[in-house]
Amino acid sequence: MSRSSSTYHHGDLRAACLRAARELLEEDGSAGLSLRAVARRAGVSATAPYRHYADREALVSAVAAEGYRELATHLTQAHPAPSTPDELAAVAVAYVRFALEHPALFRAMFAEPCDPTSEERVAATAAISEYVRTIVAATFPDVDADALSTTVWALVHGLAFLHLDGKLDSSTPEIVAAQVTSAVHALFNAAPAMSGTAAGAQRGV
Amino acid sequence: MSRSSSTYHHGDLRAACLRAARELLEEDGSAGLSLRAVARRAGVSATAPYRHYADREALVSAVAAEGYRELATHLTQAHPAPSTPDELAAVAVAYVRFALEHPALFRAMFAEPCDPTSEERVAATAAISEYVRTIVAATFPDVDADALSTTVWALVHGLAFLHLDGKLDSSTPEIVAAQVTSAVHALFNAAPAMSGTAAGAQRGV
DNA sequence: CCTAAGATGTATACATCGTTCACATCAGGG
DNA sequence: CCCTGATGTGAACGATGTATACATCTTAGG
Repeated sequence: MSRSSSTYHHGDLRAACLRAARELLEEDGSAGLSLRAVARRAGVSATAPYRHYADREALVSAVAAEGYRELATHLTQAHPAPSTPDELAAVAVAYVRFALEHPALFRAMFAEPCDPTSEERVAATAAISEYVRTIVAATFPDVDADALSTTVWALVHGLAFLHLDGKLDSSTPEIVAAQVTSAVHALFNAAPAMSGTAAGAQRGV
Repeated sequence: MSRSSSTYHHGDLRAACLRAARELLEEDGSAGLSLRAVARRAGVSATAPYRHYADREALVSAVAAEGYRELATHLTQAHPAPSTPDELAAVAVAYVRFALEHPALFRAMFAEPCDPTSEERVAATAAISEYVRTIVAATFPDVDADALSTTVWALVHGLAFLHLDGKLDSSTPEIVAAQVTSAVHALFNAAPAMSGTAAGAQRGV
């Protein structure tokens, strides 16, 4: 891997494509993420990316998987190991904030049915799902963790999308945080009643 | 509008395009919805649709608006005027069922930031939003209707997306219904506590 | 050290797509 | 009756995803 004089070989085209795709997504939205644009930005011919990604969807899946991982670290940064309703609410706020800070990425992560052939992608989403379940179980040990974590995730996920679609007031981060906190706490008020409900319908991913 | 012998003029291309677009969406997903395919299916030249829709996005917006209206009637069919938590839960189940029965349409409705230039589209979404607010207010008269309706909508919307993404068990309608019902009731258990909360952060659309 | 094979990038080509523009055809009101 | 506006046609342009054949580099094994 010596950085030889030749510019024929890129060095790490795979990573360069991922970065370029990510940038294009944030700059021009999903429509701007074309394989050719990625190749141009990486300074490479139009077909070069095919050596590293089977097709456009594979690249998008890779970007989405990266997004999941970033979301996970973003959440743990909000609080490493939440164990109280307030700490859990802080994580929820971080989730919605991530969506608002990376709207195109967040949409790419959920725009299409998760391609099951991208094991990188399913692994990343499973990690998120498991993480949510774990911290909910830590906060409400006496409750059906599967049921509550699904409900919490759905609530927060729905809030994120409604904010993205402009259905709610997202003018300042404080307003968003207050809104998410209030909604999540409303659910938590009912959480103790959820122990052993008939909500066995949920299933972890 | 006499059905003259000539086939030159279609008669109602606008509606035909809408129908063709809708069919293509359900058959081949969002990727299959191309203007040219719509024109082909309507039996018309590739550029004819431009007489009725400014561009592809305008057509998609029209399809989305139709989807909102169908969703609204689907909800009212579940229950015309819900006023108890159980009736409200039935409407929630109908919401998620609609998403699962028309996945591509549902995604088209929420895939992109709602184009504010399509007044048909914003009107249709505002109608849904208002409807949710109204039935929540009818069921919980003593509660901050804006706050609770936003929270309920977010929960149900999130459940719909998690089901669409295969994150939850959607194997049978009964399982889905049980899951949605349980989640919604959990929230309702806390609803009485929401009167006059600090959740003035919400705003109707 | 040399060489052959695999990995990586290039060039070319094709079908499709969105969109524009000039033109053809039809319908209805002066 | 014909002229004007609405509607549909056709050819054309640039961009895109992708397949194929070819070029170049890296590196493992003799």
